[in-house]
Amino acid sequence: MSRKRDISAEAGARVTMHQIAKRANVSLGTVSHVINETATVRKELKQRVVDAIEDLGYHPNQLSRGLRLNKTSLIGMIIPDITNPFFPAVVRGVEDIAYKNSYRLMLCNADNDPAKEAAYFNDLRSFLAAGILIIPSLNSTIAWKHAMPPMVCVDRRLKGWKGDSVTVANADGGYLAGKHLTEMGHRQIGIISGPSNLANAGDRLAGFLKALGEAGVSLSSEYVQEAQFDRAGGYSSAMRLLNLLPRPTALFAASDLMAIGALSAIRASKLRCPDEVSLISFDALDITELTDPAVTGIFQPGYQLGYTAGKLLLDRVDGLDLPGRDIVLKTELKVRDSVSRLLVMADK
Amino acid sequence: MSRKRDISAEAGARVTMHQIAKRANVSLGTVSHVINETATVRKELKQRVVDAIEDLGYHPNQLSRGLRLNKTSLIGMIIPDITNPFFPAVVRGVEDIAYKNSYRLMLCNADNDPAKEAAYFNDLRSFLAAGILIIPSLNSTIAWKHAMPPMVCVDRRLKGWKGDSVTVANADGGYLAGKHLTEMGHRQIGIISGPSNLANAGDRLAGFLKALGEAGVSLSSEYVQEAQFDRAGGYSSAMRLLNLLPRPTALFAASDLMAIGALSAIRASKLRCPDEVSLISFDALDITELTDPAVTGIFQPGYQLGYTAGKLLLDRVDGLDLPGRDIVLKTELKVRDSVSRLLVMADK
DNA sequence: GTCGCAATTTGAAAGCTTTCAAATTATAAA
DNA sequence: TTTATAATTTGAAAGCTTTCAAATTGCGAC
Repeated sequence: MSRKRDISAEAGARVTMHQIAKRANVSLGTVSHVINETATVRKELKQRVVDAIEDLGYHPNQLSRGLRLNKTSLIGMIIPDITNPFFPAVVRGVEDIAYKNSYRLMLCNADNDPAKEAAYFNDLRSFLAAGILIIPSLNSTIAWKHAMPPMVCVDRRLKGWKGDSVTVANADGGYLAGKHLTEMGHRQIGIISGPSNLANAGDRLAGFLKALGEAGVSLSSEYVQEAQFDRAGGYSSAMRLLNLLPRPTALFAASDLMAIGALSAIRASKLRCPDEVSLISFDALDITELTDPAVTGIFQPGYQLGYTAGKLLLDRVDGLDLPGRDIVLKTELKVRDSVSRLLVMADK
Repeated sequence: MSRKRDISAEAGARVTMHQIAKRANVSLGTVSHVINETATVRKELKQRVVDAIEDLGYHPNQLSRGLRLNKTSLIGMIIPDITNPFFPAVVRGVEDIAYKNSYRLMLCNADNDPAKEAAYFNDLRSFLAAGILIIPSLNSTIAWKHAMPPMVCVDRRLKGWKGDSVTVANADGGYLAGKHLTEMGHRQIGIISGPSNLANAGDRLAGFLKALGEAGVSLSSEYVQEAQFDRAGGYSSAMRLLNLLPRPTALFAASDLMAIGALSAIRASKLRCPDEVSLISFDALDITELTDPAVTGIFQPGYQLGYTAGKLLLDRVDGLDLPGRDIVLKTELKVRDSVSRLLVMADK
């Protein structure tokens, strides 16, 4: 006896539990128990309920549910800008782990604007998000409050943040980059660093300088340019560096977007990369594999970052009560074509 | 008399309208009227309410609100994969227009899986999303139902879709690409087309072929390879095409990702682009500007696409009742470096 | 000072779930 | 057949808002 979809499924308003209860001839409570498996219900009744749900095409109203439970199955994610090619992979990682656990993602593009970020943060709380994942914007003003859903910092740590965070081994990565450059014989090096008020920018720089130090290379301050993590920042900083005397034989860009800008600057200066100027970068996204030349850089596991952060967050959502955990993911040197070996002169 | 934030703002549970009402010594209704401006309330009372809200740090519970109003300020957006570099710009466009109008974005990554897509679709309805924006997945099974929040199709039209949609002039774009190639003297051309069950892939191909036809060029079927819109698809198709005799002097890839794959294939075949094989693509994302060589292609306005779709959707959310609108955004040829001019032989 | 009308203000109901104490039914023992 | 106990089932309350009819207040006119 094939059961065909009931007409009422097509009709106007949404189906509610009441209708299920009536059709299955049971009480509201029973329907709820069947749906949530919060009590054993007699096989026969259960079947009636299941059938009714199927027939009427019932989907629970998540708002009522959230209202009653005082939280939803929404995970909020605040990021600076989805248009930055590093972030989609992170988002994807979050989305995957969230979906697997029946959580849904509310994506918030803070646009590097602290006000917008704060607005989103409040919205997320207004929607009773189960948890929040945040890649803090540049001058984030989000402050830790007591009454808050669980939150995990991703990629960058919020100022004074005591909770969970997942970041990337920025200092190690910077070190790897510095080491590679010095091992390839470079001594005159220009650095395009990220905004100094961003922890990861500072870490990358520190690691890089440490490697230089170990190789006995020291840099005067004009060889370190600070800029935004974007293409324009990379371009203008590279321009300044390339005009210095002596001209650096290699550039370190603290992000791929910057490296791309730097590459344009090198071209615009009629220099060849890597023959005349080498370039090493941070991120090692797919896009820098396609440039001319492919840019050697430090790989950051974006997807992993998101996935791991999602896991930590879900732990908290499930009630885990532990001191804050900091997970630091390893970075890795990806040698491509933008760093040339420098012949060591018999100088000094 | 500076008013300092009340301690209770920090305390445990969320602040509710009741507390505001009590503190301002007015009724619930009045608070609501102040917040929503649904009635004029005496200046003094209003001030008391505003102060209470400020003092207690009240933010309306969006769930109760949505429950009562039978819809939320959530816009759902279903996309195949945020990791596809064409989509972030679209999402960003949507996000911008949504935010401006106080709507928030729920991002759903269908992963090109019709089942996941359908699940998300239902979730969105369960959350009483005000509207849905969908870039349909490959074999989408979403069917038009009567009782549904407003929905707008983006980039691709859903099978049998009668509502609003915003797409790109795919056929025109294909035509532009074909015309450019023939004008540059190419006659022996290989095509890497998208999945034939996707309307935009079909349109691009048709437009392209039309241009060839006008130039008196005809292609035997093995010169048209169908593949997924991704890198791997581009690579393998290009490989097959490059092994054909006579070898095509130019390739048309129906997406940038494919073009990147094709570029790898050209390199792997020890051929030079554009000297031996020209390449033209569809999308003209930033990334294909950085490849070696920069890929000439047809530009699609991704951000515009999202922004426009968002606008159409909000019209509907606001109750606009009109037959479905199809907005088609113009495409544009971006000449870069991957197409060479072929000297016309005095053949035939 | 009183009346009538307009302008405010109020409080209860509704929206859809989940939960919990209470009520009902089934089962086993006597 | 009773009775006691365990297993199900029930219905009302609560969660927080908006809305609407009803109640109250304010004000000008008489």
